Amino acid sequence: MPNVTLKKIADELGISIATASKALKGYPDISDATKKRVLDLAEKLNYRPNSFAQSLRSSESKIIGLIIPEITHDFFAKVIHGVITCAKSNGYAVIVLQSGDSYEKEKEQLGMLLNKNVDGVLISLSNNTKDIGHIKEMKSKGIPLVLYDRIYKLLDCSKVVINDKKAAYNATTHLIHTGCKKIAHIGGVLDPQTTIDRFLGYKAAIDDSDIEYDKSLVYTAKNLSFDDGYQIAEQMIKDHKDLDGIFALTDTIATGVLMKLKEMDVQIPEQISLIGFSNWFLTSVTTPKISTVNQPGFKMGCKAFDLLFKEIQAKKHGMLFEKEIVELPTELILRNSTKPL
Amino acid sequence: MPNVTLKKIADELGISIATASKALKGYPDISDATKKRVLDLAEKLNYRPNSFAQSLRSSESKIIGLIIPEITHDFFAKVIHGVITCAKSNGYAVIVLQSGDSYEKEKEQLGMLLNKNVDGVLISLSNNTKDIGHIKEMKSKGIPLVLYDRIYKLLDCSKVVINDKKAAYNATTHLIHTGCKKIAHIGGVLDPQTTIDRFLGYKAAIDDSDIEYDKSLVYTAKNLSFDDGYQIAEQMIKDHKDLDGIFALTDTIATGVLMKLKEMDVQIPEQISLIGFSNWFLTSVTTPKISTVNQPGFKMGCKAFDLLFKEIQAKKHGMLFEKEIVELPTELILRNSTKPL
DNA sequence: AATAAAAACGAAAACGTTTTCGAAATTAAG
DNA sequence: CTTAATTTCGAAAACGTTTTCGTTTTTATT
Repeated sequence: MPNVTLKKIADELGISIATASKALKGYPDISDATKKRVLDLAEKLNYRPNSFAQSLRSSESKIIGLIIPEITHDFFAKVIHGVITCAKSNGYAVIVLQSGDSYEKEKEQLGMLLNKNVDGVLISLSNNTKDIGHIKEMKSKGIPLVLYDRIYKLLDCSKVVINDKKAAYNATTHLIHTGCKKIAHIGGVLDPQTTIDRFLGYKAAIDDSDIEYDKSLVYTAKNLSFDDGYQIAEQMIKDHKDLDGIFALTDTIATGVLMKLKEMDVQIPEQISLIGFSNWFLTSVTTPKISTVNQPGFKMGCKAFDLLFKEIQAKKHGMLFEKEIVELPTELILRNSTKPL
Repeated sequence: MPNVTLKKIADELGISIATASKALKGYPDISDATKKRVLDLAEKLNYRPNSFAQSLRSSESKIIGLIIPEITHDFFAKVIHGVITCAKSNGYAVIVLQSGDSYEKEKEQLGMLLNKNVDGVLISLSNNTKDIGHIKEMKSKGIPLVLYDRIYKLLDCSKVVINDKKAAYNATTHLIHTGCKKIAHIGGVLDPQTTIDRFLGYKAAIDDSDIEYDKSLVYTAKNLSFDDGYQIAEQMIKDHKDLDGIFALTDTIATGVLMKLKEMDVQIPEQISLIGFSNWFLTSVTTPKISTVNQPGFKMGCKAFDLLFKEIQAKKHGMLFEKEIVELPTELILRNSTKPL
């Protein structure tokens, strides 16, 4: 069954393709009578403009690309949700791609988006992305691009972030205020800015207190996973008998820590206080419930799209675009893995 | 900066556009010498064929649509992951859309996919979809479409499912075998097939045992949410003092139940056994860990894409396509919210 | 050297839309 | 009734690719 095209409508009505097209678009040089005829027939035949032809002509796809490190992460799922929601209400569809925290894949995905001629790209860098040549290449091709969450500070483009350092500072400070003296941090391999900043926040909080910074209290979770937390927890207890606080880089790690600690009959928060990061839903159903830092994923997705949309519009109309860096507020969520103030 | 096109390559090399195109595609009627020249220049200029033009010509977008009820659900996130992974390795991109369990949105999203001329659609029905006219419309337009998880049995298309009834039967039976005599079920409004089947499995298990089926033990969670479970749990205890087993429709509901029960100092599993459904990660970090039914989301996504891909290929080559209904195995995961056998 | 066969290339149409610019038809003005 | 102004329409090009089919060039055959 051949699709219904402008030609078909025009033929049926005995008018030209041009007239049909203009009627549908509400051009002023078409009489109301013919406009109605075209509109009615189009409706009746359920005419849908061929997007390929439209895109070819306008070089606009009305599609954006979204690159996510890991879809199955609560936080990123919220981001996707936010992006898709805002994109839809602006007439954009979203191609979702996953880097799986691999630099090669990230690069490959970006290439695919280029091939699909997306109008713009939203990307959160993989944890293993050290070289950003591929990002720069996109920019050099003039494709609007905004970074969210896992950003690269030196890259000149719009960004949506949280203040990781401040959030980490506040979390650690809360640990200190509730009486913790020996606070460990489980971080990651130092690469994406978030990891660095959260560590920096932790360290700043320690430095600002009368506790002495102890390098041996900083552990590294290679995969930022539950298992990492689970294993490191045991190691920490071995290393530091008097450990009384832990600030984990992510909620998954924190959850792993919690599980192991419970198995070892360590009392939380009496003996050791624990704070995670992101406010995954799961932290609210463990026993005890885990205190954490809320990271507004949905909002971040929305805002990221917003910025991208503005840039796309600006480009389209040949206006210059002011890069923006938006910082979304976080919130320390106090539950039962920390002592009351 | 104008994009590099075939014309540019052809001009630069003093050949025709046709030759350039054929050289890139490896046509046999182009000499190896010119092929090399073209290939080299294309490489050098980083030529990328304009996908709009390609699609217009081939009426293929190499994009499929994926409609998900809720992205932030662990299970569906896994499905997305599966679909995207398989799609990518076959050269397809995936536009992800969310119905938010609303019929209107679902219909709207389908329309958007139609507008974007996707090559096929993967869809899990919203919980509130009673009328499937919009789905049939897609099919009537000849767009390959496969249903996964939340299917509609009477619709004639490929499907990927689990055996909800059997899985529910096994779960409930396990409850019975471990000594439960009064087993409640928290279901949903009876619409998507999964909800019906899981209830049917529950009932069949009861009927096959020497326990008498008691209608008042079947509760309805309107939103299939944590809060639903949390609230219904209290009601259940009030209604049935001697309740000793619960089979919940989803893990979120089960988690809500668990939380409330713990608050009420009900011993799990000693006093009440609990089984959820889906095997969300969070069920493995509660205390006690929740027994559940594993639902292979990633596999389901892969398989769904596979089926869709086959259908797309068949359509493309004018071959007839045999609809398939694939049933993926589930697995009862016994943890600590149920008693040992 | 003439012809046949094979190899290498190009012209052109097609995909469906949008938009410019000119032509035709209608109405208004004198 | 003529001319001017206005309204309404259509021809055609353009977007970039693919592919058919014909043309030219080269190589092989006698």
